[in-house]
This record gives sequence, structure tokens and C-alpha cells, in this order.
Amino acid sequence: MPKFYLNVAVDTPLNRLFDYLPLSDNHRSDYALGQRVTVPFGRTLKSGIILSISSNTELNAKQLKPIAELLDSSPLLCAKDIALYKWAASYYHHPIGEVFAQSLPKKIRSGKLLSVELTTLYSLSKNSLSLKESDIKRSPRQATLWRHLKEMSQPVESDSFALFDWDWRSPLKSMVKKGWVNVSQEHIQPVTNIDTPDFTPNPAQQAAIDSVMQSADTYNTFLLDGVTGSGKTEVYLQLIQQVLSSGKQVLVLLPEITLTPQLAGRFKKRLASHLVISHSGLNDTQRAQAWLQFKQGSAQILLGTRSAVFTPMQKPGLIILDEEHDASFKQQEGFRYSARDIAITRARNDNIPIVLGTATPSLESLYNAQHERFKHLTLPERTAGASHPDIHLIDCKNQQLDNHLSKPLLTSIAKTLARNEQVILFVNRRGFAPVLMCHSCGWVGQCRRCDSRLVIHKKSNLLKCHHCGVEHTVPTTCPDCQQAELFPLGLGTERIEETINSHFPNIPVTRIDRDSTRRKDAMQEVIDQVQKGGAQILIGTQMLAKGHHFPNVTLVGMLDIDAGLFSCDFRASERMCQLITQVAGRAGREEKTGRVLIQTHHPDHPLLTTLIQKGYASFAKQALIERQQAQLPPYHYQALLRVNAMHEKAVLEFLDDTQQLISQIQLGDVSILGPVPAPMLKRAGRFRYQLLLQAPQRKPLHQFLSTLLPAIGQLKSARKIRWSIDIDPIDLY
DNA sequence: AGCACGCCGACT
DNA sequence: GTCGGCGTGCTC
Repeated sequence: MPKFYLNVAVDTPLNRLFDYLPLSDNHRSDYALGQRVTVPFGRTLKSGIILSISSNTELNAKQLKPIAELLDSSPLLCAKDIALYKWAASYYHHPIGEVFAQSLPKKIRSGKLLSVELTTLYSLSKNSLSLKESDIKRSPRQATLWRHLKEMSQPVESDSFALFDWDWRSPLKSMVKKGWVNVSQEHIQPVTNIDTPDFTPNPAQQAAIDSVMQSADTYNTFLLDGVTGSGKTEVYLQLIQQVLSSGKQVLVLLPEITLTPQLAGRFKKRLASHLVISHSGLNDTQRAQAWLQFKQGSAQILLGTRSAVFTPMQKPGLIILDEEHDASFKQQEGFRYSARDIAITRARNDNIPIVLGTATPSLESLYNAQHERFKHLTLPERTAGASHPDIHLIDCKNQQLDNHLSKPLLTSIAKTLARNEQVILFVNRRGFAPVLMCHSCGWVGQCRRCDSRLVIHKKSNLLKCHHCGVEHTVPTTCPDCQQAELFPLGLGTERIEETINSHFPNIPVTRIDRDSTRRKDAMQEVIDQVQKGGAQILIGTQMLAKGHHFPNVTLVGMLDIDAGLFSCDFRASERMCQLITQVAGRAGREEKTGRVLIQTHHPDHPLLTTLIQKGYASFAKQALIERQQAQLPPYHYQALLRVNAMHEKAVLEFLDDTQQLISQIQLGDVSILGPVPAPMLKRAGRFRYQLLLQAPQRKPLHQFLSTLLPAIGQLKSARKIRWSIDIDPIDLY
């Protein structure tokens, strides 16, 4: 029997395959690429995937072990899926085994369970249909269930009872017992009542639908660029319907916060198809089920967040990625990837169209559209009922500010409240103030573990480091000069909350940031409270800007946008303009006109004036032109140089070293713009330092890295510090 | 990444 | 003696 070796991608941070022997009584034909295995690795068992089978190995017989178990008789992943994972691993320079492990739902990765669960369906039996309401009056819960089932007029899943806030299980059980309700086990969920509203696309929507459908069987990336309220969702729904009717599947990717049960419900109601959902809020079983059903083709639509981009498709038809610019499509830890860019690669591999939707396109997507790599579709009109909000700048130069609130803003707040309407104030920093300073000697509270400043949290009386999580109690006297002259500098959500409370003592004020919404249902409670209506003020960070829609909010104040104008992060201005545009789009939709007031010390800053006078599209065009004039590439490559050091002393050495390293790295045509004065992140003895790297011309990321990595390799062997490079998965083309 | 091995200083 | 902190090397 000819010998053969299984080349397995093992779930380990080592970037290579490992050779294993087959099980002793197995034949070559028992094995295929894409099968899952468990293998002995070191002294533990790990899961892995067979990526190739070879007839020879470089290892000697003593080093080889047989696999522990073959989990699949037929491959779980097909050649196309494997190719995508391999591409991602090489593109993002991440160990192949971890890429496979992180791209598959936990239960799929290791478990043996691989069958689609049957769905239990409930429907009224024939004899109970003839019942009258009065016959079941004695048990009101059964009556309610009866009415519900009668109304649905077709078999329903148990989750259709979720709308009742009482335990429907036992009344349902007794109804089954009495023969009123039939129970059946089905393979596929029923298609629920379909809403088919009379919808006639406007000309722009129709044009967008037509261009995508014209290339329904070929790869193309469409940038669907439409302001809030221009009807993007309707375009998606029409496209999905058309693709489904040709018997193909659709993958829909959304940012984390957007994928709410409400939205999924809206899709379900409109599309006569089996739809599954995948996001981080679901448990392992639910995710594994969605994965399987989509892979096998029993579900036609998958609605998911970032990680769903890896779900195999039986019959690929279309990919839709909404809010294309959203940062949550980027995985920022471990295997760093951009779901947007992986989705584009997938569409290209599968030869299907992909639609990127947004009201505020990222600059790189806009650049790609300008250079005709993407097709630019615009939806300029707002659909009926939506109105434009006013945006105004408040010049704060030489103005007297009351704890960072200007007079015009305070007056507007008072007027809005008097009309019984609601106000949102944006402050992009949680805590009370970002800096604690000594008036006597200039001492500033700094984190001893990172080089960032400690944020004052007045409610908990703590100084917190927002990077590494260190907490100290707030000192009463200066640690350096012992004077009791410490004062808070700058603003945060807590501070604005305090000031607002003193100005409007009788108005309910809610603070919304990561501190106040940590509790599980806290965000939902806030939303409920706001939807009750009445005059109130919401103070929050940008988490307030996304997803939720507060129709009674007619005034939005933005308090600290100047930081976005001068940040060293080259994406800060882009993000700030996106935020303003999103906020403006949300303020007072429908019958009420919203007003956005932006406090700034730089009302003449070209970014702001362009944005406010001409809108986001003009700002973005302008920003791209400026980069060209400065002979900057349309985008930069950003890499994280991560350095492992062992103890505190090594940090200082490392800091000095970094300056040296920068001068020593020979990067050919790649230049280093310098270390970003971003804080170092320290966690369990690991330190991070950010460098901004720039390639002079457009260059695929992996080429760029092949210049960078050898240079780093030399330094790595020359020095006794361990370091690795992590790529921020932005700007791929 | 883990984990073991092995080297050296500091303790009942 | 031996306990434990951490530098080094290995995982098919």
C-alpha cells in the first residue's frame, strides 16, 4: 500500500501545516481535503482540517504521529472554501490553523453534531378550528394561543410565541393533549406571512437595481451610496427577491449594532424564504445551525455580522454589505481581517455581484469607485416624508463657555425642551474629564503601565486608564508637590451630565456610554424610556449615533469635535465627518425637522465648511484630492508592531529601542511616518507600539509586507526581544 | 500561544 | 537540599 501523509492545519499560532499519519486500518480513499480531524499536538489534542495529502514528508518516522480521529466521512469544506481561508491566511499573515478555527462556529470546529435540527411546528387541528372563543373562555392563556394560531393560519415555530410575556409552554401542552393543536417536525421552517407593500422604486432606486441585476452572473463591486432615508434597504430587498427567484442564495452582512431582532423581523416579513441569522448574541448551537443550513442550501438568506463572511454558500447569488464604512467589519484582535474586503474577494471567487451600501463611504471605497474598480451607484433623493436637518456651527472662539457648553447651545436646548421635544448631546469621551492636572506644579495623572493619561471618573471616584484598565482612587493632593490644587481638564460625558443637570434640574437626563450601558438590558431600557416621549436630554458617546432612531429628538449638539480635526490618526477627520453626517441624518426624521449644532473653535476649517455647506460626498472628494496634492497615497498602510517584553524595566529599554529600531529598519521604498503617539497597550507583559507606515504607490499588502518582514526578521535575530507584526486590515487594494 | 526543561538565587 | 522565577526551545 503506498504511504501517504495528511497535511493538517492545526488550531495553533504556528504558521504551517503539520504532517500526520492516517489511522492504521484506513485507506487513501478514506481521506479528502476539507475533512476535520482531531490530532495529538504536543501533549494535548487539537482540532484541525486536512488541507492536502502528500506522498512524502521531510520528517523521520519517529516524529510522526497518527491522527486521533477522523471527524468527517465526506469533507466539511469544499475546495472553494479552503481557497478563501488560505487566501485570508496569507493576505493577513495569520497562522492558517487559527484562520480555520476562528472562521468556523465552535460547535462545527470540534463537535461531531452535524445535522440540521428539525423544527417543531404548531398548528390548530381541524376540530379546534370550529371552536368558538366562548368555548375556551375559562383558560384565557389557551384562548390567546388559540387566537394567535388562528390568526397565523399556518404552522408556526415556537419562537412565534415569544411575544407573550408569560410561559406559553404549559397551556400549549394541554392544548396538544386535548387534540386542539397539531405538532409536526419539519426540516424547513415555514414561510411566514409575507408583506408585499405597494412599492414602486424611484428612478434612482430602479437604476441601481437594474445595474446590479444586469451583472447578476458576474463579479462586480457596487458602491451603493445613498443618504439616510434614501431607501437603500428597499433596494436590498428588491435585489434579494430577484436573486432568490433564480434559486440562488444571498449573504447579507451588517455591523454588530444594526442587526437587531426588529431588522431580522422586517426581512423575514418581506422575503418568502428561509432566513437564518448569525451574530455574537446567539449561542454556539444557534450559530452552528445557521452555518449548516446556509451551507447546505436549506436556508436561502443568511443575515450576519463580521464573522458570517466565512459561511460557505451552496448556491452563491449575491453578497450585500451594509454600512460599508463601519469599523465593526474589521476584526481588531487576533486574526485581524476586514470582512468587507474578504466579502469582495469571495464575490470575485464566486463570480457574483457584491453591493456595498453606505451614506458615508470610506475614502478607500470612494477611491476605488473613482478608479472604476467599483461601480458607483447613487441614491440622491430622500424618500417622501423625510426632511433635511439644519446643520450649524457655533463659533466658540472667545465665547464664554459654561463647562464647555456655549450660550447659543444652552438657549436652543431650553427652547427644544419647552416644545416638549428631546435633545441629544454628543461627547466622544466617557468619564468626567480626560486629564487631572496640578495647578501648582503641572503634574498630570498618567498611567504607569501605558503612556496614556488617566481619565477621571467622578461617580466611582477613580482614575481609570481606558487602554489597559488600571484603576486608582483619585488623589486629593498632588503626588509630586503635595499641594491640594488638582483640577480636571477637558470634558467627558459625566461632566456634561453634571452641568446639564444644574441647568435643567427638572428634566430627565440619561447618560449613554459604555459605563452606563454595561448591564445587559440597559440599552433597551433607555430606548423604551426615550420612546415614551416628553422633554428629555440624552448625553452619550458615538454609540448613540448608530442603529437606533429617536423620532422625537429634534436637537443634536456635538460638543468636542475639534479633537477630530487635529488627531494624529489619519482616519480621525473621516470618522468625524461620518459621525456628523450620520447624526444629521437621524435628527428628527419624519414630520419634525431636526437641528444639529456643532460647537467648534475652528468654524473656518475647510473640512467642516465643505462638509456643512456641500455634504459628505464633497468632503470626501476634497479629502482625496488633498491627499493627491500632498503626494500621499490615497491610503496608508497601518501596521502594528507588537513587542513582547518581560518586565517593567524592559519597557523603557523597549521605548529607547523603538526609536533605534525605526532608524534601523531598511524598508526600501516603504517609509515610516513615525511612531504614532498613541498609547502603548500593556497586557500581561506585552507591549504594543503603533507605527504608521506608508508605501509610495499602490501596492498589494502582501507585497508591501514582503519588504517589511525580512527587515524585521533581521532585527529580531539581532535583539533579544521577541516581536511580531500585526496588520491592521485596512486598505487592501 | 502553551508547555516543559533547565539554570540560578533564596529560603523552610 | 528544593522551591520558584524566567529564558529557551518545541510542537507533526
